[in-house]
Amino acid sequence: MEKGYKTKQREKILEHIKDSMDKHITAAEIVAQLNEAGTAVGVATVYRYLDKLVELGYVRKYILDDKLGACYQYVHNNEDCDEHFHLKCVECGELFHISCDYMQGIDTHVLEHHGFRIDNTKTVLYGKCKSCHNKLGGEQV
Amino acid sequence: MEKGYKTKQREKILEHIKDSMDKHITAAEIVAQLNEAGTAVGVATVYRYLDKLVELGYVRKYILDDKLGACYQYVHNNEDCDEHFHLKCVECGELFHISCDYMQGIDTHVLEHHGFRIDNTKTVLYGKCKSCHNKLGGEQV
DNA sequence: TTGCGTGCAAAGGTTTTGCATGGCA
DNA sequence: TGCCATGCAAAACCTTTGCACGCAA
Repeated sequence: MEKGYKTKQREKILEHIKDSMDKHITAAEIVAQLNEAGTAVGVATVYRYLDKLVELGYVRKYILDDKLGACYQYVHNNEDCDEHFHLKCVECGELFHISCDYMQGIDTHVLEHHGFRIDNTKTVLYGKCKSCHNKLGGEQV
Repeated sequence: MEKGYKTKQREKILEHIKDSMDKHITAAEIVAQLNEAGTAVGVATVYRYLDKLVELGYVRKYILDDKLGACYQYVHNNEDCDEHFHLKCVECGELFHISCDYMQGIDTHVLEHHGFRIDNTKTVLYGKCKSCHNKLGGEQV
């Protein structure tokens, strides 16, 4: 897939996502914040461009909460993210990159035993990180 | 939380979910299938009862796909908790359920070594299934 | 009888789509 | 110039909610 034209809107959107690299944001937030900044961009444009960015691998899309919609987060550099797994805390939103022998073996196992080739750049394991789990009293799975 | 009244609608809904125990189904599917079976049940009723069943622990709710809505699956018995992983092919979109000892160990490994508690109802591993991979000539992720 | 459950339709929210216009290359 | 991108509004979707009525206990 090609990158397409470079427009003022896309520039602003990408810039904003990059600025929010440390956290994830929703499409609505992008629209609202660009609006406040004086650079109004249509909702449709944001969604269409986000889709493209996800396809191109520049942005990752998360479904954290049922209602609330999807969240998006910029991916610094997709080269080395190919080799490890990503854990996303559904509470605080923090993204952990984990890489160890055991996890390395998952790709191999799934490929050999289930005939499925995992794409680590698109895959995210959801759950609760240690601090959020402790914070919540640790009731539950 | 108490179980509430026993009604004909609830009986039908629960029966249907149990019958579909081997897979998960959406609220819309339940409505449609009960409708076809001649037992029309309102959408609101299905959603309200599903919520209750989830709270009571009889049913598990999955948020696997962005669009398509939530999926529900009956839980036989909280013990042998069929915590399984989901693989979704990015090409054909097919969803595979895998459940084997190796994969079972992932939750444990990640919890013990990385302090992260994976939520299988939200987690989906993305990649390419065997047939799609072959079809595309296997040029890699 | 009491109050929970149901159905319907309306409302809620996010995301997509159609179409005419605008802008990149 | 030709095609892609944008904006707007309407539409599509799933899910929730309000309200009056029905039914379980």
